[in-house]
Amino acid sequence: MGSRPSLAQVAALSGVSVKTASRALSGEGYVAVETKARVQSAADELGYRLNRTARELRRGGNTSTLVGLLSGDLANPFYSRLASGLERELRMHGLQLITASTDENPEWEGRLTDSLLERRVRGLVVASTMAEHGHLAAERRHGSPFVFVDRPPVNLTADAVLLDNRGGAKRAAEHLLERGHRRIGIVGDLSRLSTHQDRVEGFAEAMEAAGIADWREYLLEDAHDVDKAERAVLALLARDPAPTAVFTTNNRITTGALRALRQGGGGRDTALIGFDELDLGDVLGVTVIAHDPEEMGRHAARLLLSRLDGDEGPARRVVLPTRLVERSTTAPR
Amino acid sequence: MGSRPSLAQVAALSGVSVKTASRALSGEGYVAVETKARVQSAADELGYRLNRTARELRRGGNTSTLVGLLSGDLANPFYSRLASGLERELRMHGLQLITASTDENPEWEGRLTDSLLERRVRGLVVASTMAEHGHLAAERRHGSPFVFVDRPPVNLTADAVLLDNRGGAKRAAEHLLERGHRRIGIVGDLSRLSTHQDRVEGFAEAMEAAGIADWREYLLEDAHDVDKAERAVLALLARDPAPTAVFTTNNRITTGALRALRQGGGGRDTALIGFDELDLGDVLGVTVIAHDPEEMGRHAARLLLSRLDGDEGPARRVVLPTRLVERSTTAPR
DNA sequence: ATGAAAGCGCTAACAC
DNA sequence: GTGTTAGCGCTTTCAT
Repeated sequence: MGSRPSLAQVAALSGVSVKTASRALSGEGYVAVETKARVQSAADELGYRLNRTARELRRGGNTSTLVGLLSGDLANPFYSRLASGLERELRMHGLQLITASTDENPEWEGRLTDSLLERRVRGLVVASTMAEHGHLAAERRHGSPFVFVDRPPVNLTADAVLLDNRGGAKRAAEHLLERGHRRIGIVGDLSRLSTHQDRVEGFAEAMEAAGIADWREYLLEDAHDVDKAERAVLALLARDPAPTAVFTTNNRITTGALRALRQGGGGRDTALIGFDELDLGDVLGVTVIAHDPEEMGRHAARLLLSRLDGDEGPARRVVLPTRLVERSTTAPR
Repeated sequence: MGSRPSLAQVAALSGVSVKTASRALSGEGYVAVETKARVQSAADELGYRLNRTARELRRGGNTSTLVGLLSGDLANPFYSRLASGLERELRMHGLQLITASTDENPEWEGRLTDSLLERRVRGLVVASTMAEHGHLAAERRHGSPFVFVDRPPVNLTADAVLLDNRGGAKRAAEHLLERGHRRIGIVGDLSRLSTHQDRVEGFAEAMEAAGIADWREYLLEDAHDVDKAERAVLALLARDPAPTAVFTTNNRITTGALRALRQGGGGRDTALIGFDELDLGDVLGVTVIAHDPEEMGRHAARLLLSRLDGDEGPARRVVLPTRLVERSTTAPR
């Protein structure tokens, strides 16, 4: 329970000055071998451990080896895989990840952002749920790089790693249209999210190109969790006429849809395509628009690292591709 | 890109002393309303932000509001859900989570532990992959509480939150035995992990109670990833005589087994039960031994918080229950 | 090869 | 209500 020994105590015990102890332990050189050994054993005896925050305060004053990640919720595999890819890449460069979940609450995101900046994180990766990011412009001038992931910054110029949401959703709709479907339901997440809007747009583009003007009749939004999604899909199936196919715009909604469809009834024949790969998508035979969340994390890390390395070039925007993985839920019957 | 303004600069700009500026901004009171406003606007103008590490250095000297989590890999839903539950609970008490993945590499775990302790985390939650933890005894004396999750500490007395691995695995075996199975395959993770060993033991207990002495014939271990698990299950199915049922001892292995069984052949008739719930377990109809990783995270947080609160009582060990969720992969045929 | 003094950004303690 | 001084644990600078 006692407080930790400081360098001064190690120095006292080994009979040298604080600076010599510092030199000995940080391997800075210019210390006699014998002195170094004495300091080392004093440190071991006391259980000394460097105070990295004190070192950082003295050194740069202003930065640590911490990188912050703000995202919705780690329990969502999309975010946790993103975090995993990010962390792996950062670690290779001596940086450590500090995570904070916003639960898609803009107010919390603001507070958590402040808190991470106060901790002097070296940079920030954020899957933002805020409508607007102008307030961060001042921060950028003080040298904290931001990398936006999944959703682009608004009113702010910053690096971003995004998905080809529009193209992926368009491909999904086209795939269903090619299979002969005309009444296609679409169930989406929170309508305020840009990812949602882009996916709906891509879907709309394909539908309208196919001459289907009333696709909105089968659009249901704001299904943010699995239960809501399940209910939304059930509601869609209960329509008359019912859609013959459903496009779900993210992994949780697809999960809800699978639960709804499993309940049999007319549902069994309904075709399904989902945005995001699923853990057991292949076993279940779910057709999806797949992409790689880990890769998004790695890209974000690389952008951040290049900024930390002094890259002052214009903001970059990486758009990662999606691909159609055709499985049995859209097989011809 | 410039460095951040310090309190001294804010003080200078508003024409007060550093301490007054400190008081004004930290809301400590005893500041004239007018002064406070002047300081505040100077801070805004400069884009001032508190340096929390400096504050912490001055305050307690030795601790921050950070809690470290060491676990295998966030991409594994077990760990990410654990992290999610932990973070939520910590956040309610003003603490923030800093995560580090060990990839089940003991050496890295050691380095990452050091690194987190140097950062003066307030406490450490660890799903350890090390064989032994005696080296941490000295740390405990310096007041950094450790909470072990999923796997117990060895040669160290510390709080732990564990699963009823033995009971869950025994229940799994019993369930298969009740269904009339006698040749039951069991595929496990890294054999050095205590969770693995406990699960095998529970399984063995049920098998031997049923008079099946040669169950080891169908034991395959060290299937640490999905691919290895898939191959292990295929190998099991190719035996003559083949097992009529398989018990997979964690979520990744179950995933691999599902892939193997899907490939048809004799596999289609093989019964399956897995340890850990799966995201789409209900849709797939996989019988599992389920438990709640988020709950494990919350428990760990509560244990840690009570230690931070001054609880000096003996080490506690929480064992969370598992439950059998019966679905179609073990349905009678 | 070693040490003394100063200071990173902040706050506790004690003035005034 | 406000300022001064000292110091958290460490490293930089400059001596010796």
